[in-house]
Amino acid sequence: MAKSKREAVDKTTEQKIKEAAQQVFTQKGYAATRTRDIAEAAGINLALLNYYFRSKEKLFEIIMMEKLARFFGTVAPLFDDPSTTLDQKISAVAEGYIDMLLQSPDLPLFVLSEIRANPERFLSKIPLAKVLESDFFRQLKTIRPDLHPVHFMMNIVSLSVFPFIMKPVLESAGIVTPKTFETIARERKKLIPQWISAMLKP
Amino acid sequence: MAKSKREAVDKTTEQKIKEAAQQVFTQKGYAATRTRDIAEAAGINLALLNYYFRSKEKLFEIIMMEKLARFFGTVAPLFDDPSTTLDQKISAVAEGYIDMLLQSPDLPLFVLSEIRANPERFLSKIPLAKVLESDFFRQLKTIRPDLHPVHFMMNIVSLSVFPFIMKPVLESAGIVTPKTFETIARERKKLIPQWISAMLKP
DNA sequence: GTCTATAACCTGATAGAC
DNA sequence: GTCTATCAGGTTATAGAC
Repeated sequence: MAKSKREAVDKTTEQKIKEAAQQVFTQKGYAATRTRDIAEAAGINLALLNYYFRSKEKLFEIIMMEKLARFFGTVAPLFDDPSTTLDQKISAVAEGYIDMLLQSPDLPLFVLSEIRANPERFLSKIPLAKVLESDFFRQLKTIRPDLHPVHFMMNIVSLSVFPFIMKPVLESAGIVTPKTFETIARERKKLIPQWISAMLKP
Repeated sequence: MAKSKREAVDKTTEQKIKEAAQQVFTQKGYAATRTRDIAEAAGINLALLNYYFRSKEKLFEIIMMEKLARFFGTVAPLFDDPSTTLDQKISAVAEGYIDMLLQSPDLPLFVLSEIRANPERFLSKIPLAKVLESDFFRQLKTIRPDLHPVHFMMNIVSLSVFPFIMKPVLESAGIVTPKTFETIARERKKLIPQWISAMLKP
């Protein structure tokens, strides 16, 4: 009883470590992260990290799986929803990505970098090839049979995600402030569907 | 004489190290790279690396500066060319990026990751804020005064560059083969200007 | 469960022979 | 210029006290 009360208010140590690990891993990447940094960020001792998660590697595996699920899993189902029109899918994907990335701006650079460092290891977990037979591809082929559907999938994801990859550059260079970046990102939720729609007209 | 003859045929040791360093750094990033890996890839000894370039840090600095120049320097001047129309600028940027990235597909992920790890250090070298007063922005403001010009700059760069960032994912997942990726990338040199043109119509 | 102290290992860099 | 051998420092992981 006393214990469950504590858990409801404070975070468990395991939870504190996981949250610190997320933060440090996504910001610096696996190789540049030291377990000491995570321990310090979690406000605990280094030994405790190995007590809960046997190794840096194991801890990373857990974080990475969650991040992969978040990055791919949030929008992947939208592509294969048979109850939506093409326009609805496009809006749903753009909004889904932008809303998510406004909360986790450095998710894409982290996930894509770590995949690149170890493609076979992580991609085997996620059945991405499904998009080839998705409702989305089927709809694209009927409306624009002259172009490979991958073009438009790339376009939607590019326009939604890449601004967040450029964010550190744009802000450090003084081209946008964090405030205007956020405004622009929000505007794009409505703009991207309009733009894609214009692209789809032959 | 004998020496200059050798240099014309074989590569100098310094050159071999630099090429190996480029390859390993861009593939694994600074933190995950071991100087031993570079030495091995160059076919030389670890001590020799420190003989030519005092440290891993110094060697990385050299490589990074070249990559920054390549990634930003190739297209940045095109944005501020007063002799070209807006449509010409768009075509030049898309073609410039895609042609470059077909040769160096992992340049973007490398450059953007390392900038993120150390924004102030690298961005201070490159005067990106110039784009705010560029001919490109000026032209955009006259044609679409209702939208921030950064939207369209993001769009052109996103559509050109992001496919190369997704390349490892798309290929490992079996969505495209390396061959079809290249075909698609080439097609985009003509498609992107058409798409941007369609976007710009109010 | 949590800590301090330390072991075991790895990596960048140098010394010194050739 | 190039190598082998080694040092110095830092990092992960564990042993053992509390």
